[in-house]
Amino acid sequence: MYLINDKEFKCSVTVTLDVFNDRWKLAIIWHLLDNEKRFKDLRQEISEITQKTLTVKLKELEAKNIIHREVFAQVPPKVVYSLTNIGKKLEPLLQEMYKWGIDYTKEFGTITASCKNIK
Amino acid sequence: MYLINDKEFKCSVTVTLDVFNDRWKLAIIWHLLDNEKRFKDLRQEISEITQKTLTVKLKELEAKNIIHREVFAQVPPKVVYSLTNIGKKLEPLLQEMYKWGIDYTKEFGTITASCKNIK
DNA sequence: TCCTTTAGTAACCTAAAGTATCCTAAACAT
DNA sequence: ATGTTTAGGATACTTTAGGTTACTAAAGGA
Repeated sequence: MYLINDKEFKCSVTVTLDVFNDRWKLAIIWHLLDNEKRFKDLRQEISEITQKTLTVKLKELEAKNIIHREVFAQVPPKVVYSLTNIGKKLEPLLQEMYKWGIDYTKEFGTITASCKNIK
Repeated sequence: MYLINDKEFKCSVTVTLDVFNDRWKLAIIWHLLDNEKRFKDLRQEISEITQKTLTVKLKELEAKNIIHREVFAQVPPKVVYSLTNIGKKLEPLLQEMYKWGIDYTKEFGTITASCKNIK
């Protein structure tokens, strides 16, 4: 049994699924893997996400200790997001997602150009 | 660029995220990894899911070629679900989810008993 | 003086996801 | 005769994720 602030899980897979139960969080992690990023950089790179959703998801990730938020006292504002230690440990998972996405597209779709590789 | 029936993706990670954009699909796969299962078995093992949601999610997974559905002509009905080849290739991904869930719980929660291991 | 930039917040709305409840067919056991 | 079992379908409802639009503060530049 797994307990995370009064929430019970039967299995550690369920823990992970519960943390990332939406369209955006893992995509954000993916973009933070190579470098820390400013808010506006994430907005540009994940262009389909709206500003509000991005702020909401970043807050959720921060609350779950997956990312770290650093505010610079300057104008216009500057806020930099980076992965925590546990956040960085998501890299193998995302690499598997990367690989499976390619396998799946090879079977049921078409690849015209590959996306960035993780180092 | 990745193309799957007229839907475009910038990155193969996005492809994977798009296939599994809900709470349930990967949990279902997880339970099908060790064995094919009947509908009622899945209902019992993933006890939090409702019957309707389970049927919907199984249909979606079948439509995406991740699982295979076999109907036996008998009464009461018997329907067995199993992973396709591409579905089986999700095992490493789920293993990473399994591992990360443990890491995360160790840091921010409590483990009282571990869930089943993948062979 | 006014515009631009950044990282948000607030109020409102919609579509989709999920829940709850009830119904069915047909074989079998009692 | 009746109840049980299985894999759903039908309908109606609630919840929540996410989108849309508009607003802000404060420094610096034209």
